[in-house]
Parts: sequence; C-alpha cells; structure tokens
Amino acid sequence: MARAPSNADAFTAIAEPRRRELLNLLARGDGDQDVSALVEKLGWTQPQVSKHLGVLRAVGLVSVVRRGKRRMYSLNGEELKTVYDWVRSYERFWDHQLLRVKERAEGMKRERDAVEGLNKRKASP
Amino acid sequence: MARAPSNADAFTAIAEPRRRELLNLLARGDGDQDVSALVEKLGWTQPQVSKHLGVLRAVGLVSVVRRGKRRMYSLNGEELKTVYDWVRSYERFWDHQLLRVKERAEGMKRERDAVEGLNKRKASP
DNA sequence: TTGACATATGCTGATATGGGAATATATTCT
DNA sequence: AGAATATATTCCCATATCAGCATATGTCAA
Repeated sequence: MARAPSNADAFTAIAEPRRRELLNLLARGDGDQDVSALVEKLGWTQPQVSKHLGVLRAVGLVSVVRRGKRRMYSLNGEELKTVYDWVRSYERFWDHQLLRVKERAEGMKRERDAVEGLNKRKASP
Repeated sequence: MARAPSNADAFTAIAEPRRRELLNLLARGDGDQDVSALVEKLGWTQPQVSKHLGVLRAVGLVSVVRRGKRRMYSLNGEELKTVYDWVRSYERFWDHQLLRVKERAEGMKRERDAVEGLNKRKASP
C-alpha cells in the first residue's frame, strides 16, 4: 500500500486551489454555466476545466445537465455541508479566546503583555 | 511543471483523513498531548505520527512546546477558521431549501425550453 | 560519558496528481 | 452524410505524497 485512497471525498476535492476557484465561479454565476463559459472566464485550457469539473462531479460537488451540445454545470452544496459540519465542530478553538488562553502558558503570557500594553496601544489603530 | 504547490495551506493538510483523525484527537484531549500518547491512542507507528504532525505544524494547525524530552502538541484553531470562512460562504447552497428549489426550478425551466426545440435561439442572453 | 528514552528526519518504493497535447465522443447544422 | 462545435477522455511526464524502515538528534539519568 502507498497513498491513501484520497480521492472521492469533498475534502480532497477542495484541497486543489483551482477547484475552489471553479466552485467560486459556479457560485457567483447566476445559475448554470456551460464549460465554454467557464473556460473563457477562467482562462484555462478546456481539458483542464473539464478534468477539474470531472473531479468535482465525482465527489458530488457539482451537477450537470445536458442542453444540446452544451453541458450546464451547477454547484451542489450538499457535499460542502460535510466539510462545514466537520470544521464547525472546532469552532471553540478560534472563537473563545479566553479558553485558548487558559489552555496554554504562552497564551497567558501573551495576554498579560497585551494588557500591560493597553495604555500605549490606545492611540494607534 | 506538474502538480500545483499543494502543501502549506490548511485545505491540503486536512484533506488527509489521518490528519483529521489526529486533529480530532488533539481537540478531544484535555490540553496538550505528547507524541507517545498520540501514538498509543492512534495505534500508528511513531514516525507516521511525527510526520503527520509535521505537516500540521507546517501549516500552523498545531503548536508544539518542548517539555523535557517530550513535545507537547496542541491544536491551533486559527488556521481552521480560514477553511470555516471559505466554506461558510457557500452556506446558502445547502441551508436555504427554498432558494435551492427555486434555482433548480429555474434551471429546469431553461432546460425544458431548450429541449422543446427552440432551435432558432442560439446563445444565452 | 554511557545508555535509555522520545521524537524527528532521511531514504525508498508504489501510487496518485496535475498539466499539455492529441484524440475520441457526442450533438447540431447544412 | 459530412462538417463544425462542445466536451470528455487518453497518454505521457514531472513531481508530490504516503507508508515503512532505518537512522539521526535531543534529553534525562546513573
């Protein structure tokens, strides 16, 4: 065995920056968009767009409907909810600063420094 | 040129299932944990744990503090917020059923129009 | 210092990945 | 049917990635 399966889930699909760009474009666009439109807007080669769309399609992040010789792609948010639910379960790790500070000695020191420097910081934004 | 840079951001770091498992363990644990504890709880080899921790450390998802010969790892949620913010911007694609339904109906209507032989029309407005 | 323990790093092999170019597979038009 | 258009797929290459094993680095104790 070598690498873990790695494909076929939303996490790996969105790991690729271009795929996020593609999703972004599909989200902003008003409804479906065909491949040619995406190619033009992104400035990538057509096979490149098709391949990335293929990955997104494989993991269910986009849906396709054929319209004539065009294929209209649209975002399918359901799969993103998986990622959302996962990452949201870590919310307390960035939301509650006080908890963080309590957990780490470094954090306490930083906090103390910050409080001491409050008077100075008042003037500069 | 071959593969895109791909490392050094939270998205690729959490793409690996084992890394998510590791983060999960760090989140549940009460505060810091050393590598040995993680090795025991996960049942992986020590180099494997160290390497995955290395990736998480490289992207800032975990912090380390040396304590004697141990290294205490703790979760650093800041970087996860990046992912959270990104995915949350797609919230409307799974949250508001009505919007979803409306968009689909729109798409289906367009599809129907096209299929019903409006061969006179050419491109989208 | 030597030795035991804790952790990181280096090396190798198998596999996956992304880009580019060429080609295949529809689908519409004439 | 044949040409043109739209999109997907295939092949090749360079590189990244993961697991496994061996080894290096760092730290404490006797």
